[in-house]
Amino acid sequence: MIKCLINMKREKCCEYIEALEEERRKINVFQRELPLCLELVTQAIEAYKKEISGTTTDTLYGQPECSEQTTGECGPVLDLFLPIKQSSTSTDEEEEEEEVNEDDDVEHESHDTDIDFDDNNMKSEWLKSVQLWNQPEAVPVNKSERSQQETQTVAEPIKENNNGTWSHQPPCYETSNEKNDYVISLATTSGGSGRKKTEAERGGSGGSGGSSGRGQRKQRRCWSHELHRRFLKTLKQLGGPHVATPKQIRELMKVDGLTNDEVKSHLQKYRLHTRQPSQTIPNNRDSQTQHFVVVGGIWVPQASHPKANAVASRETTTGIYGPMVSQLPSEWPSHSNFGREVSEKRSRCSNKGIVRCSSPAMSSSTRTKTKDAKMS
DNA sequence: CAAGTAATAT
DNA sequence: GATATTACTT
Repeated sequence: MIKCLINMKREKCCEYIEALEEERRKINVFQRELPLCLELVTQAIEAYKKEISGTTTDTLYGQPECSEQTTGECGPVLDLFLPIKQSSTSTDEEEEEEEVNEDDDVEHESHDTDIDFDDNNMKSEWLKSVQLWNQPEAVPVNKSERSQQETQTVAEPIKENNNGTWSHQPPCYETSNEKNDYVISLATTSGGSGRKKTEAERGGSGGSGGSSGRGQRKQRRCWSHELHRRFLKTLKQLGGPHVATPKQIRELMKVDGLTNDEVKSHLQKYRLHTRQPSQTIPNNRDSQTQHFVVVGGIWVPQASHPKANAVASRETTTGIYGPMVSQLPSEWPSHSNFGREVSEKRSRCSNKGIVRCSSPAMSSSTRTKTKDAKMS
């Protein structure tokens, strides 16, 4: 009898171990973001192994989920880990993956980490910025928003050097983390009134000449992670970066203080990143002639890979948003500086080579401009 | 006025 | 060099 129980238990343990190892493999990809998580799982595995190996002391009860048991085994460990906001980050990422890409994650467990690594870096970059706006003043929150923002008790811990593309430090002053609230400040039903720009104008505009200049440049606005996510979401809703207009985006985002110009600028940048990620794949050398088609707002290389179809179909169901590089789960379609040295110049030409068919709800006029037509 | 794009500032 | 703002064009 007892033996039986023990056997069962061992079996269970084996299952757990396998599951945990599987998990660990997954986490391994994110080891930069979730080092503790990784550690935790590893410890759990070891604990189980130990248990199997002998000393089947107690804990015969096999719990379906390792919840109880884990706490039993590595109680202290968990306790150590819990207070850390890691949870928030993880949820964040999960959300991200769910929203933006669902099928990709299947691939990257056995990846050679190169891309993943980069990507991770990027993510950590994003995670660094917590607040949406860098406005010093406390902004009223509209808590009646959707679930998105309650999760983030995020904070500093990810310091990481910033070599990523999106590491901006300048204007985000006083990140008085801890207390500060990365508030999203949504216009409550956006009653028109709002829209205080909060120019802030570094008051005296002290030092360095300037002064007297009324042409003061606006305070630089950081697009924090959250804000960008919002942006993306909205973009998706509107049907992709190439069909959404700044105004629509701004209105749909409902972020107080966000101006059309800011959105426009961001959109511009985003579009730039979006197009031509051309990973410089060797076989791609005729890329100049490569044709792209717009499928519901997405740029898809006409190459007709099965993948392309998959992407397209997926996007159309979810809402469109398509950087056509399927491997990057990040918010941004690709790392920048890829097609630089070559395509920078060429991009304009190739731009015209691209076949833009069917821009959904768009007046053809918009696209017909091709500034060389103005030579009348 | 709004959208796109280019130039310019940080 | 990347990102944000402003200027200019359509």
